[in-house]
Amino acid sequence: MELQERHSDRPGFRPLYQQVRDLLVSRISTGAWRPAEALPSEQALAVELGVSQGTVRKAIDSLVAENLIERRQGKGTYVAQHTRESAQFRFFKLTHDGGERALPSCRQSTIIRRPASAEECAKLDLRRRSDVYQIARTRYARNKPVLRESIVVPAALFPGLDTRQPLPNTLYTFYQSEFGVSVNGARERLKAVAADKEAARELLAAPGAPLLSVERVALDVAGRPIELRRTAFLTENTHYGIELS
Amino acid sequence: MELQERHSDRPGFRPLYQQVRDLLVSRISTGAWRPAEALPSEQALAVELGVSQGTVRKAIDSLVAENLIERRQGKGTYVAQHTRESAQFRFFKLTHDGGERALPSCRQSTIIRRPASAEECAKLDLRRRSDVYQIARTRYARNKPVLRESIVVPAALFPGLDTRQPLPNTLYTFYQSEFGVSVNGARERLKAVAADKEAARELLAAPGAPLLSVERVALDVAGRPIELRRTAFLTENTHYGIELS
DNA sequence: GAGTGGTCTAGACCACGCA
DNA sequence: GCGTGGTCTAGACCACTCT
Repeated sequence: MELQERHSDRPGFRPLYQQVRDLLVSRISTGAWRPAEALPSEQALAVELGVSQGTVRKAIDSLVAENLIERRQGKGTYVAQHTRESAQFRFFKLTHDGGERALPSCRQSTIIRRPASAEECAKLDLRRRSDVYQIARTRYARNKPVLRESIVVPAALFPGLDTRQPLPNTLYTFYQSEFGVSVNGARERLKAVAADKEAARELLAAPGAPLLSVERVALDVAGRPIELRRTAFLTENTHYGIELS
Repeated sequence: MELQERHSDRPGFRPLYQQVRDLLVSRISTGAWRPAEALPSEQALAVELGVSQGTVRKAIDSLVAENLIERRQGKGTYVAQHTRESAQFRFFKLTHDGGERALPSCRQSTIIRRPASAEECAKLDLRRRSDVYQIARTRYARNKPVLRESIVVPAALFPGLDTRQPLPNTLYTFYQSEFGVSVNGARERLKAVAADKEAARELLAAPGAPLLSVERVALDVAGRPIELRRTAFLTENTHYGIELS
């Protein structure tokens, strides 16, 4: 290990526990430790890296706070996986007005491969003329259509995605288990828009009906953009529920 | 101090640092330490409470993570105040599509005192027939109306609020400095709705135009509901920007 | 019982702000 | 130079899980 000594006046100096944190992130994001896998024990890491257990512990604390890893007392420390119940709604905020969480299902979807637009290249950090896959689908809850979405991902990260139909409902667990891509954050822009003809047809609504439009850029463990998703929600009996803190 | 000893099998046992955390929260929420005031040093608190400095530190860490207090290296630890730049946009997520944060100003507002509705009593944890103040106002950015909002607060918490006109733009700093009420979290429900007649008139939009409707319950330091706010946004040139993590 | 994470302590030294 | 928070260490003991 080449952890940087204290006392260094070099401008790029970071505290030891942050250096350890960065090292753990890189081991996770490069796949050296895979989701659901156990990390070495705190003591083992401390010995390997030549720091105290307390320093390793502080690094792990910060990664737990970022939902990147999980601790299980008495067992060990594990790379977080998205397949668990608790993570299902982390990036899906639609709720029935009664309070029950909604997880709409998908009846069919289309997927095509095409070159990325200039906007997509910018938002996904792609080189010009890279290919993307685009998925379009309508999803239903309680037997009624509730949202229409368009999903764009870089083809390079998801080889053969178009041969995997039917795609599962919850794509992020699928991204992780099948392609090693872990979504760990998102930026969203919400607007109210009027339904265009296609959306109105798919959602069985009047043209011009108000729809909640959400444009999401999903980020991976290292903060890189992974997916661009535009969703239009019918919010007659549902809402988008968030907490600010 | 009556911190609970370790080894206790009592079901309500909490780790020492959490007990210290709870104690600090209660001192803040009861006003024993007021916003912008310095807490005693970590060492002084450790001596007072009969625990080690590390334990006090861990308690303070968690409160810093909750935005309840701030550390300033070399100076001390301070109760967070909302008047600072950085906190201005914590609960105000409207952004111009170009990326610049929007902070619409208010030209006039109305305020009335009336008994709370049943729904308001439920959402604000009030006794039946408690009084509330209701504020209604339209706010403008770049000389155009962008939102219409209705704000309901318990009269008991804000004595004489109706004599304080004109109310400032950013109410939360006003709540804190004038009434000792600190907003420290919020639950929001977002929907797309069609503009009704009043909203259309106030926002210079067509009746039926799509509006982003946000219903917010604002919470204080101890998690108690403080304010009920319904806002309708025109999102033609702006959006509601959030980060999920 | 062995091994893991969780809590708590005591103490050293560094970096910063201020008088 | 002093007092504050920030980093780092070393070690003790507790609580949990599995064998």
